[in-house]
Amino acid sequence: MGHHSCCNQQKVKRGLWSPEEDEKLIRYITTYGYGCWSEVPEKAGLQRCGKSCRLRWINYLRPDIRRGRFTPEEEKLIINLHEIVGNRWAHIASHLPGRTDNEIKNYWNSWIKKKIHKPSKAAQTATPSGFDHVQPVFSTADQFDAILHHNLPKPSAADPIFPPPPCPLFMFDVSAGDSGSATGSSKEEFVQEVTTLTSDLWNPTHQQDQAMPPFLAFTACMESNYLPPLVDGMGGMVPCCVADDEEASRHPFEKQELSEWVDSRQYSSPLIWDQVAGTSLGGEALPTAPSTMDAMITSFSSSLSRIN
DNA sequence: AACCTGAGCAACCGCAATTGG
DNA sequence: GCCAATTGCGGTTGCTCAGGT
Repeated sequence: MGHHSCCNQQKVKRGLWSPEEDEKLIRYITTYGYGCWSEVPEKAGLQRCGKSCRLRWINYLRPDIRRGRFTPEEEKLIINLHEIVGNRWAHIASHLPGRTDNEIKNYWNSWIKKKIHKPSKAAQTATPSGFDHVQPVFSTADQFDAILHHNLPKPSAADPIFPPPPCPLFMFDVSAGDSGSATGSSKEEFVQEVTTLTSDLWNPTHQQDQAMPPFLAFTACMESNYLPPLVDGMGGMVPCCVADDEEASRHPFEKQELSEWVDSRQYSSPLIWDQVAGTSLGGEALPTAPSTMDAMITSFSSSLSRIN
């Protein structure tokens, strides 16, 4: 009868969860935690399989879940992350605190359906709330402002020294090319590296659900025309800052302290890279590959041409 | 009022990865 | 190192409900 290996017991209930079942699960998890999901149904008095309990808790009952419509910032982040990592919903969800992979997947699928059903109309009548017009490569400083909640001066061609971001916590060097790198690095891989790196550095506890802010800022800086210096010289720094003060307060260091720390090292790229990499990877510096740099510079150069 | 249709979403399924004995 | 159990993930299903006919 049972369709699944974990659900072969007799009397396993399926389908929608009742409020009573939810209450039982919540009471059990909040009291005892969830060490082994396969033990949860019996101990919690539920006629469900452990897998179903886990899914219900993760996707619906856990207290830090965030419900309701996706904000424009979240929608945009999903679109951009999907461009980078594809259908890796759990990975995407790790950048949206409180959102589940299932929710994001559902959103994406319904969004895609719309897009498929009305391709021409969407292209012709794109609105600020519709994302058919959003390109994976970011374009405007307004988008940056919206994400970071800061008013930023736009860099100008007359001022080749670009102003620092409002909260320059980290600057990642992408110019210290390791030409000996054998790995076939791509832009995607690089972004993933940076994402992991910032997440680990940001969250000493390695809590995935808090991984978003640095990455948000990383992408936002790219889209805002905050170009890395020395872009024409085959290199530069990718600014990476926090989304807001609340996120900054989570960091073990004081914000001011960090700003000074970064300011003092802003252009000593190899040091920063090694230092940051060393902090999170046990002293083993991440390599940067020329192919990665090419992809990044192409992106930066197109941004540069927009403001010139 | 009855039926149809599609959007939204919760839950399930199967497989892969991980863990533990 | 092997194997079974468990967990995690992405694809898919199917239910509910609102809006249209």
